[in-house]
Amino acid sequence: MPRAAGRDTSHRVTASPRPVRPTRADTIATRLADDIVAARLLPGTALDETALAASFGVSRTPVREALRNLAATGLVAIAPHRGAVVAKPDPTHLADMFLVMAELEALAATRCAVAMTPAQRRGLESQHAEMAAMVRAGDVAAYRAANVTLHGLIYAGAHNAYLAELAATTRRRLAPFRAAQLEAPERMRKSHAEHGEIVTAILRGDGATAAAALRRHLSATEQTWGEMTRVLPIS
Amino acid sequence: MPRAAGRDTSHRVTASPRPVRPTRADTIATRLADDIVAARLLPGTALDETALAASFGVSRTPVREALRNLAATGLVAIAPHRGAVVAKPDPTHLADMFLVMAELEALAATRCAVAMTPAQRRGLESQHAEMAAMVRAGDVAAYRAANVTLHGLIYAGAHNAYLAELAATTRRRLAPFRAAQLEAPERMRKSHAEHGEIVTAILRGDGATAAAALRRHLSATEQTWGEMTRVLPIS
DNA sequence: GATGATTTGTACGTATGTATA
DNA sequence: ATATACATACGTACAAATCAT
Repeated sequence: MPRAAGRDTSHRVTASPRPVRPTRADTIATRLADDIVAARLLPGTALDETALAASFGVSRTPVREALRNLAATGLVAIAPHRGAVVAKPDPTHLADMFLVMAELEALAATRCAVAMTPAQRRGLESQHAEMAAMVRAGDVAAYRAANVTLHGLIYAGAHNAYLAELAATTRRRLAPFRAAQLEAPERMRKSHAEHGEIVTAILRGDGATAAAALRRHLSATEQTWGEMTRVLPIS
Repeated sequence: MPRAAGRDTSHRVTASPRPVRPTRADTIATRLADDIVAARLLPGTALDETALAASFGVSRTPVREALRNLAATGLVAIAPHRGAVVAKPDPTHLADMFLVMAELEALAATRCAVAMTPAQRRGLESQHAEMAAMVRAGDVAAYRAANVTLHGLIYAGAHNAYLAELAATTRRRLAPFRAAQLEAPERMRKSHAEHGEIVTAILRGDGATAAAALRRHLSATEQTWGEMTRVLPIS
């Protein structure tokens, strides 16, 4: 039989075609990243190679590779011969990142207004609708997870893989510093209302309004975060 | 003599205070990155760890770390157990990156219009003026180098380190695919004229016009690149 | 489809540089 | 300031997966 037909993968676009079992370094990088993003590992914490290797039950080699990967994504900082620490950007750099993230998401919203498929529009609308129930129930944890999904739908709707990558990376790097922001009184309800403006504008095809609403949304998020008593010792 | 005065570095802001001798992995990463950006290593080229280690006269360990670093910056692509290759984004992804870069630079120009210091404004103006001579002389190599500097001044003038980082990284990733673009007839002269619009608008404090001019500038760059007979086998 | 050659992934030991006493 | 302790950078050896035959 013509064996070319059965295993042809030339139509694929990504670099990792079939489901390869992840390498140890990848597994460790993922776990460390999760801990950092969820603020279980606080900014400034030293990441000792030997200790991590012991705790993961592997040698130092994959731990080192994981740390290098995380350093390149900005979640950890490495100084030669001096080891790695969880990244701890100063307030100025955090503000810079916030501004850029707002602009990236505003751009994504602009593109969504003209580029989203009908199915994607329906998905965005229903995701927003589902979040209303979480607001009524006061379920902050569920809302936070749904919020990531919602913004992810906006990235996807822009149909620009690079933009989606940058926006998601930036959002991840900021996550440790926003972990508690939704706990603020009334913030969740206001967040949902702001989402409503954004979603409505996108579905209407009004990119400029969507972008403006998104900038306001992130500006409000940043302000809330700045006004709150810091749960995390970031300075 | 009071040696405290000579070696004080407490005013520094970055994470690598004193000039540490770079690690082998860093040296190798820099050299490979230069080769990729300058299109001496073409997209798709396999990067064999053992061969690279031999050619650099080191073991595989620092080579591996260098490759992981480059993978995180997007210059190379690594698949588990299958090695590294020089990144070769498909045309769609290239277009995505071009769009995002245009928006990042447009944002930078907008910020420049309001945030640049007087010294930075003078620097931008003089850099642009110097490039006029290169156009007259037809010195493409000098113009290309000066062009990177000019755009770098715009990044710096925005006073947003994260924006500067993203824009510079994106520009680097696109560099291999734009290497020959300035060779196109009249492209250099037109490029300089477009720069004039951008610089004038920034110095005038007109961010919106500067951003629009920058989008047009990069759009023209992309079009020229797309119309040219490919010097690089990118597809 | 099975087997062997080749390349990557991981473990571990040594050297070098940093930090502390 | 010198020396000692310690963590990281690098080299080497082995294990595991991929691909070529």
